[in-house]
Amino acid sequence: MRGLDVRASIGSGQVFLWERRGRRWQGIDGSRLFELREDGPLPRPAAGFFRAGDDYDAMLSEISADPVVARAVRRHRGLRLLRQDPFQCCITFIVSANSSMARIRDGLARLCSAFGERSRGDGRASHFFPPPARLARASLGQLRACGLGYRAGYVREAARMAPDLDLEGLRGRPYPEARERLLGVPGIGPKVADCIMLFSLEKLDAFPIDTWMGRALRLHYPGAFAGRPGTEKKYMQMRAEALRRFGRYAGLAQQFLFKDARDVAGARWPADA
DNA sequence: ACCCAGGGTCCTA
DNA sequence: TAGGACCATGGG
Repeated sequence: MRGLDVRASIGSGQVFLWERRGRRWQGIDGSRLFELREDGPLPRPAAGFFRAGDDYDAMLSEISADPVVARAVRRHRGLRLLRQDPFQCCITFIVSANSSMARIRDGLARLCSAFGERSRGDGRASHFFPPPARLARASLGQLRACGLGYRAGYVREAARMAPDLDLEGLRGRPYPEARERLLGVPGIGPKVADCIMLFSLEKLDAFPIDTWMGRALRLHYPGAFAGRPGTEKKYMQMRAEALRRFGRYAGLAQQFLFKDARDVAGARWPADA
């Protein structure tokens, strides 16, 4: 795929089970292992994951109508939105709540080591992501041993609800319905639901607002995005404003703004280590 | 010891 | 509907 920046895409807070050795990358998506070279051609199996079928130029052109987004797009051209395995994505962002990148990474890696099947990969990619049924029958003690803290109970309950929740089925449902279903799962609030929908359920109008995005929006758009997304009503008002400003691919714009805010703040991604 | 982290839940007014 | 305490835990 032309113009793909693997490093920027992997290191933009979407995925946490990737390992880099020099220019070689390995990553886990559900029960699949992706292996690719930073400068080589994209392996066929990874095409869907990197959204190779999108008309990316057209999408970037649309969100670049906003000058701030346009600048972020120029700085991170090859950053891609990724199409993740829904269950892994769901657990990932339940685990992410009120945590940090480093901890999310470690927790998920330990979750895979403890409950996932062995893969050919190394490090964080050494085990596949455990299926719902496996996590559903894990003990809270085992889950907490992975460093999940109070989120351990949410993870197990979400795994138990997975068959009825039918995440794959939600791919074909509209945003409001998918959102409502997700909010019925303990540990999933407005922000986590938006992450799951944007990163795995094909809802590019989902607009996750975490602390970084909140800060970035207040900085770049004083007035339009005043206040904090603390209450659900306020959160959805801010998302509505984002859709007005950035259009139907607001979630994609969010990813560029998020990446840019983190870089400006001097944050270090795992790939930089 | 204090604050923050890709927040959510639950209780109270 | 809006605040605010509380939730584990590692790192700065």
